[in-house]
Amino acid sequence: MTASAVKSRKEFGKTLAVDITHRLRQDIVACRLKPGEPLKFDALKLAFGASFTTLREALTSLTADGLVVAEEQRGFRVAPVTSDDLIDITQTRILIEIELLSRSIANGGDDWEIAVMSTLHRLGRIEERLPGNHVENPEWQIAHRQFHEALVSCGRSPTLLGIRTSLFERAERYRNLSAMFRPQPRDKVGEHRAIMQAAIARDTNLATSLIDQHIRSTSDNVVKYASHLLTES
Amino acid sequence: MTASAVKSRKEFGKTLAVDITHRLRQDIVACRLKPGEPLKFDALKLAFGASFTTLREALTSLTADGLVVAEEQRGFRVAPVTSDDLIDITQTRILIEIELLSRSIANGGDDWEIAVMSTLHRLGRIEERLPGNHVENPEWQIAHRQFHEALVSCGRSPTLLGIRTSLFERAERYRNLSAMFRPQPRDKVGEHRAIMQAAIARDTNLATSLIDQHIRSTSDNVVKYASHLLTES
DNA sequence: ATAGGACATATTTTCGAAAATATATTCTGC
DNA sequence: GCAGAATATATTTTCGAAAATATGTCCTAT
Repeated sequence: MTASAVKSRKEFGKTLAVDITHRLRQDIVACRLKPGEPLKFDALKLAFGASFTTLREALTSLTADGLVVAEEQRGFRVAPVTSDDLIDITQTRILIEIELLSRSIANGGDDWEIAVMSTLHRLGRIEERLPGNHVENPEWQIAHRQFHEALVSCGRSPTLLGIRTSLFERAERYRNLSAMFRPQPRDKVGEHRAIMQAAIARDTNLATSLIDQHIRSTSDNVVKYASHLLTES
Repeated sequence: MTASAVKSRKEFGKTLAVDITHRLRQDIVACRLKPGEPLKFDALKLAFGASFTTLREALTSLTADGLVVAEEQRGFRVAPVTSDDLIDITQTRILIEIELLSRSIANGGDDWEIAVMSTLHRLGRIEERLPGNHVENPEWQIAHRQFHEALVSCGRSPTLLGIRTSLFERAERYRNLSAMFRPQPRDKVGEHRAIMQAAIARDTNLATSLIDQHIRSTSDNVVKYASHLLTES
């Protein structure tokens, strides 16, 4: 196990359990903890410097997020990556993302337009600055996530937004998996710009259609470059 | 606090924590634990006969389900019931349920048709047998849940089905809330039958439209009879 | 009388040991 | 030599005490 070392405590949350939940989540999404890998308490204790109980609480949280699977009396493991799971996540994301984007286009005001444009601008600048494969770069990932968050930020449904966040992270794990084996990233700057323009123009049909394609092609790319890592058909 | 007393251990799961999660969930959905009520460890320990740690794990699970809210360093409480939350749940349920029902109609075979018909039949028999307000009856609730589960059972998406189950439970809590104040239940047997017939006839548009109305009117009924219990707006 | 601080109490959060369970190893009988 | 029981080891799960934090009460100064 090569998890993140013991950093400064309480980086993300007030309680240690919440903090460790976030750190474990990051390690899993970034594939520093490999899919299917058993999460044994002795090793976790060493890596995160917390007790059984606290780690157990964190793992329980992540189980609900679909990033960890629990086998009763047999411990926890990082959720495996499978073709079926990727397809499931992709189709569900498309459904949720289209709904939230439609609502945002209907509800969003000036602030929303500004947020969408500025997060895209930042993403573009980062891509200019970073040569080659920027997908695995943390700075790019944050900016990328923020752009997509801005797009749906006026969806006005805490429930849907929560589901979306969870699915986005599960999908990001697959993206990170394929990034390890992709020689050059496909040019997504054009895709993102087109989505932004359609959204700002309040063209719901076009914007949702572009998002659909965007999510779908991202998923296809994972299959293309990481299929040898996915179990099942 | 009037939670379920200490029953036979390990009724639902192999581990105590999973078992207590289920029992706590039932108590919350049935409103035996009231919305907004603080969930203090001393009281829970007494009611469920488990230690801090085990209870903590259960509460963390339920927080992910949206039935419990956690305020860091200030403990847990039963999720409050609000108009906004009910609206959010209702709209999200409609989206998810329509998607799953459409897929089931497309995918379902003979076994699916049989499951839909037989679960509806059982529901009808139970309604005949039980006089008056059967909504709060556990037997009716199980049969009702099983009918709706059968309808969407061929949706072929573990993720969507999981989300659906979680939303169904959150909505059931609101139904139980309004059932306390509803003098006579509206006749739902006709609605359920119409949904079944449209589904079996593979009339996706009609079936999804009926499900939409069904969920919407259930939600309206909650507002009608329990609005005085909902905070906000 | 009241705001602010110091103390006391209540409650949550974390820990490491003990119990329960699963996995690996050894031993026995055939 | 091998299957199956018996034992030993590894790991998870649960517990109650101890630490950390929040809440309530009392006292003092203005």
